[in-house]
Amino acid sequence: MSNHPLIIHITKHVNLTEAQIAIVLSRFQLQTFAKKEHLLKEGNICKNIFFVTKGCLRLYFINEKGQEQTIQFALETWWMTDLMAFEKSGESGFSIQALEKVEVMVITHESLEKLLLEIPQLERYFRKVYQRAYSASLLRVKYLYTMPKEVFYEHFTSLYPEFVQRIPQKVLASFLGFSPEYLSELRKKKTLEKK
Amino acid sequence: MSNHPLIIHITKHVNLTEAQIAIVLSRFQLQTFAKKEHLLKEGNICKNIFFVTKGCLRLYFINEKGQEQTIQFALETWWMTDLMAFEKSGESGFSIQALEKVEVMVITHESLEKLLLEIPQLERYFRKVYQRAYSASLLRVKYLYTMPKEVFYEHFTSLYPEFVQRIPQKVLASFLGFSPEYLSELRKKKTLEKK
DNA sequence: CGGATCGTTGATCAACTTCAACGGTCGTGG
DNA sequence: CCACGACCGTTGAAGTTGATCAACGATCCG
Repeated sequence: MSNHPLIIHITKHVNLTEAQIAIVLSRFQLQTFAKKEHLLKEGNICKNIFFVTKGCLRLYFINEKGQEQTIQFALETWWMTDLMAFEKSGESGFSIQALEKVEVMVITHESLEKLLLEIPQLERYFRKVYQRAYSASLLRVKYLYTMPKEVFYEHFTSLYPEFVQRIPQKVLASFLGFSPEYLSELRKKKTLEKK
Repeated sequence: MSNHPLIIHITKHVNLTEAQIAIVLSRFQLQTFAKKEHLLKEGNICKNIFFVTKGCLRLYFINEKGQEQTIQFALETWWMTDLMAFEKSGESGFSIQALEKVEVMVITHESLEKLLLEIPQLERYFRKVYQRAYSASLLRVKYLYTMPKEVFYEHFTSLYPEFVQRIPQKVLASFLGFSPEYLSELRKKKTLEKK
């Protein structure tokens, strides 16, 4: 039995033999990145997918106004890549950056394809991973449509209070979809209300 | 060889034997719905997933102001369900309605689970389906964040000009995330520009 | 210690919503 | 097949929300 975070996560969804566990672990590579370091830069070929074992990542792009727009975070046990570019091994439309010192398990698209053929149970595992990610993404779209930004802010901070502490406000503002100035105003409003 | 749309779609991604094709087809049920008819109503248990073979569907919910908010369409060869509720066989947060006369292939969650165990290649097929859906959804989130609504409107109408003709304006407006009145204004503006 | 970046504040402005009223059209029952 | 009612799309006025810009103080990092 392995107690590696990746294996723990996989075997929550499918069973693997000891031999298969060994194969899986042998195909991934452990990498660490310092705070603010890039795992992928916009315009580069996206060869890798990352499984976060420590720290956190952000996925962002530069919008037409030249500002960084964060659209995704990844904490421990989350997968992260520019999925569209990864699948085609094409140019990425996003950058991936470490928000803190991170530890990730990395595998290339090519290796992963081989691994999926060798261990077909992994298809089931990834089917479940993507299915959850997709349904979460739809829920998020629902929120983006209907929640006034103020409510979206409250919602997010009450769901992930510790996480909100860890990241720069401007990154949070851009993820929530509004300007840093407006976030500032909301924070002020909230602290006044509490008194 | 079957030339059923569902089988054609599956065998684009994975190979199936004749026997397996027969099994797959036997587990799905063909259903038709009239325009405006509901395939699922908000609050009901979501037992089914639908594969559209003719016509089109919308996924929507009622927001806090009591208005219908459409967040997803499904055309031919698209899958449709309230994925989160489907996976848990729980109460749906969405309704699914036919925008035109539709033909769908239906399967229950229970049947699909059995089928996946019998024909493991289908795990690979659904892995790919969800992976694409997820990456498309992320791209959509990107658009929602950055595109001014006017640009989003142009983008959508140029991508799906025929489709825009087929659906009521208020449904389109809600999908694009703005009021029918504003859509009206945009349309007027565009037709003036063309002259 | 020094420079650059970050968060805050206030003023102005644009995008989009809401509301109310009107004409057109769609589909339903007679 | 027609007539009526309901709903849909359009228009304009008034009101909100949140962006932008500029300026300042704080803080982080080298």
